[in-house]
Amino acid sequence: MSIQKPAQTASGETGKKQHQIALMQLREMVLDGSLPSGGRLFEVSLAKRLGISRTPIREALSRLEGEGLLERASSGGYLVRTFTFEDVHDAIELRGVLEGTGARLAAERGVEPAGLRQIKMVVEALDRIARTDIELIDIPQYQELNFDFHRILSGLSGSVTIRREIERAKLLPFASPNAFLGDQMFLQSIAAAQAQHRAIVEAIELREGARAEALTREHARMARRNLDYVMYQDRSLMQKIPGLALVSG
Amino acid sequence: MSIQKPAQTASGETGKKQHQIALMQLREMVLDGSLPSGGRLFEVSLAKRLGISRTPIREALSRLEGEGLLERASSGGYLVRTFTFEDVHDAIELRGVLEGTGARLAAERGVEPAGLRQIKMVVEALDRIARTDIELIDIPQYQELNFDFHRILSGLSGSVTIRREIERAKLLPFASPNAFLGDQMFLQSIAAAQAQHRAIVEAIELREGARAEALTREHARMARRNLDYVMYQDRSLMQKIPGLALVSG
DNA sequence: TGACATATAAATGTATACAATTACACTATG
DNA sequence: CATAGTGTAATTGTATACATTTATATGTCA
Repeated sequence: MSIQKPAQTASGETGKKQHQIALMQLREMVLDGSLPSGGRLFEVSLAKRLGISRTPIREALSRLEGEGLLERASSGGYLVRTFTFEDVHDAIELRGVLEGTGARLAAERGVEPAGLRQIKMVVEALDRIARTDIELIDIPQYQELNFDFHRILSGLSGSVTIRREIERAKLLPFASPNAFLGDQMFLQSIAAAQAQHRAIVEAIELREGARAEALTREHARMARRNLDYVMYQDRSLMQKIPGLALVSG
Repeated sequence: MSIQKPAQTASGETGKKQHQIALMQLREMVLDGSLPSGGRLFEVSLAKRLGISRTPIREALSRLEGEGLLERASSGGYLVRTFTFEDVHDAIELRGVLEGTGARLAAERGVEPAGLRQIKMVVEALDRIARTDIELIDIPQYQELNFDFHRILSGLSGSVTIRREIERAKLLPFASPNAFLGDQMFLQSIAAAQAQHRAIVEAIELREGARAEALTREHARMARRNLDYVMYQDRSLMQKIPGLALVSG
């Protein structure tokens, strides 16, 4: 009945540790553009704004630098990182390369039957969605399944080192597999993406490493095409894509 | 004449900021094994040992986690990470993949003449060393030039994103291009390595992306072969290789 | 007026006190 | 005797005061 142990934040966060709350809130503030891209972050004002002391703020800032969202200023302190158009391209390419390496290693080294079964189940669930009428597609469900596919895929490599780096590369939200799924516009590409999902799993099962790697890289480049569309054809979509507020070009 | 502004450490560090001193010293302590691999790090004892307060210690620990040398314990605090034999393989493979991607992008996108000139000068300097008698080779000089080659190579990609990740991958000391150069044993492989250096630069100059990538990957795998030699043939060398104290197998 | 110097303010970096959590030993109890 | 409970010590997490550095504004001199 009484108030529970951990401190309550102004906005009523449920998390336990202050630095975790700070991490989440600051990340959100950076991504939605409420902290100006390229601008400096002042610890005292952030601390006041979030109602916690500077210490956990500093820890959160250090983490966010690790995630690639912030950079250290030469004179100390942190800046919100700005990404050029090319930076986003490269982040997507990087993710493709790493996921591709994971897929290749999975094929070369072989995967446990359990893992293969698991990812096949996700592919089949995605198939069911891809077969339905475009108007009827449950986008959040597709997003979740797509997320699952890539999460499981990164684990199939059997290497915690590779897995760590893949997950790191996905932290940049606009490089994530789900980045451009938010809008109706991209529903058309679901069928193509799904064909790639199927082929990747097949290549891994058949121990075709080079094919698995190439397919996975190409799969990531769908995000790049979608980015180009947004930037050149319909910039009004920019606000809908998470983290694209940080992109300058 | 009087003592300068920044605090003096017990060991007389020249650095300015306490957390930088802590970072260097802790990294060294982890790598040379004076902090037990897999063991927990206690902030208070570290602070006492280095003669500084817990705050910069905590910052340094956070950085070292980012470098991959430490991991967070589930109950809070940090552990010295232990690496299996396979982890080291994978870290080397990862570096090869990333460096290979950088080389491919350099080839595909083209590099500025200045950069090409720069790396060619290093290759020629390496050539001069590779031509000398094995007994007369100046190992530290070779190490430095090899380091330069890989540093410049990572910059040729023209992508700060890719460059960042390559440099990150090289932070794990046993994954670094210079890891296994310390011992006489590996002087024999200098000629082969040098042929690869030459070929990589040629491929980039000729805009042969796939070749540049494949060559660079294979180049990294020399480190893997050297690792296997150390582990299977001559484990007495383990202490000489930086960071190999962290490897359990 | 321009450039430099200096004072002042504001920000980060550091130390330390305090709070909350976690580990651990000891006891009581079935 | 095993096990759960409880109290205590040790450790991490947080807040805050203080030190140092960096940025900004102001004034003086050529």
